[in-house]
Order: sequence, then structure tokens, then C-alpha cells
Amino acid sequence: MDIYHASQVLKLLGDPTRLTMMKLLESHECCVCEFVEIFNMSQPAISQHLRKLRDIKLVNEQRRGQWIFFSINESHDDYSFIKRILEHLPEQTESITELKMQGLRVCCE
Amino acid sequence: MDIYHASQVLKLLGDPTRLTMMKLLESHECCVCEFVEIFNMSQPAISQHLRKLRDIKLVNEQRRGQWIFFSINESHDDYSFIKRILEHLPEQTESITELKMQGLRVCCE
DNA sequence: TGACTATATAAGTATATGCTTATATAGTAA
DNA sequence: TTACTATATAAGCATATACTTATATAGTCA
Repeated sequence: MDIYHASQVLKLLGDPTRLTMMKLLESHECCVCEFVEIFNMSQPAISQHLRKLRDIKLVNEQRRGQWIFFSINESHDDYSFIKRILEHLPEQTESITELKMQGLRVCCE
Repeated sequence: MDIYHASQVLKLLGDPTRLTMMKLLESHECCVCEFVEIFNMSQPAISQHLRKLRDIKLVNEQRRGQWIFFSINESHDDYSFIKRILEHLPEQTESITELKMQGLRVCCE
């Protein structure tokens, strides 16, 4: 793994919002409006963070109906690198649980 | 490990110069003037990068004569986290070897 | 002491970053 | 079609970042 490339990945993860997003996405698919609730942040701000993650292919997006769901890209060349980093972080399942309790968890089957 | 704190560490590592410094320091103590040669960067620029690493205690400094040697702080609370990240990076011993060949490796016994 | 070397700090500047607000795009549903 | 929802994008702005140059500090050595 090239050191410059690694630094670019770390720079992206070096933001609390994006790092938490990645940790969440490790175990849950999420759509933009869920992140808006979780981070209590504007929709464009969330969208811009996700774009950065998507630009270097750390996440996949998949449209389902009105929603676009994001997930971790496990096929990324650097996935093992990223996984190791995320392993050190506390689970963020609490925010998903809260979402569900508020009836804001998006589900489309 | 707190996710906000982790993001701050990753932000610091998310710069190619600092990341390379950390990888180098993992196996070699280095002083400022060596980094100036290795990175072909101005002395203040190097000094400022090292200060950032020192501010969150990722590195130790130790004066020996005219020189101030920097080393990895293995006692840092997040050392295992950092170590795992560095493990994924290619060795940077080449730049040390080059330094030695140019007679620029600083040694004070 | 004074000249020299290594390093740190201060101030300035150009660019990057992370938000904002406004607007565009795309799908759903009446 | 029209109204609505979800998301993306554009433009603007305040702050952060990574350099620069100039200068200060601290140690060495004659």
C-alpha cells in the first residue's frame, strides 16, 4: 500500500462525521436522511461527506425507490486497512437503535 | 477509544509528510535536520509538522547536544491503534540508507 | 566572548475544508 | 399532470491547513 494513498484515505477518515459514518456503515446500510437525523446536520452537509467517501470508493450506493442506500465497499483495495482502523472504534449501534425508536429507520422491502 | 479522538489522530496521520515521518520513526530515531534532507522541505515546515505530532504526544523528543531527536511514543494510549495503521505501510528504510550514503545521518555518541 | 549550527516560533499567504443557502434532479403518488 | 420526498450540486463564506520568510532561542566550539 502506497504511503501517499494511505495518507489520503486517513485524511478522509480524519473527520469525526465521516469516521462515524464508516463505523456505522460497517454494520448497517444507511441512507442520507438517516444520517441527517443521526448527525443532526443539514442534508447537503451529509451529502457532501458521502460524496467524498464515494469518490475514493470507500462506500457503495444503491438506489431503492426514493432512497439511496450507502454501504461499505468491502471490495475496496484498502478494505483490510480500513477494517483494522474501524475495529478500534466503539460500536455506534446506539444511534441506529434511537432512529428505530423514533420510527425514522428507513426500510424498503 | 473515543471516536472523536480517533478522528483527530487520523487527521494528523492524514498528511503524507507526517505519515512518512511516523513510519520512519517506528524504526529509527531522527532529528529535524535529517527530515529536512529526507523530505527536501524547509526546516520550519518540518518543525511545524513535528510540533503537531508532539502536541498530541505521538512522538517524544530528546535533546542530545545540538540535535533534538524524535522517536515514536510507544507509551501513548493509542499506540496499538497507530501501530496497526503503520503496519500496513511500506518500509521507508530506503531514505535512511540514502542519508547514510550522503554522510548526512546524524549520530551522536 | 563570538561565530556557528540546530531548532522553534511568529507572521503572512494561498489553498483546502466544512459548512451554509439556493436550486436542480429524480423518484413516488395523488 | 402536479405535489411531494429524497438526494445532489452549485456558489459563497469562515476557518483550518501547509507552506513561506524572518527572527528568536539554545547549544557547540574556537
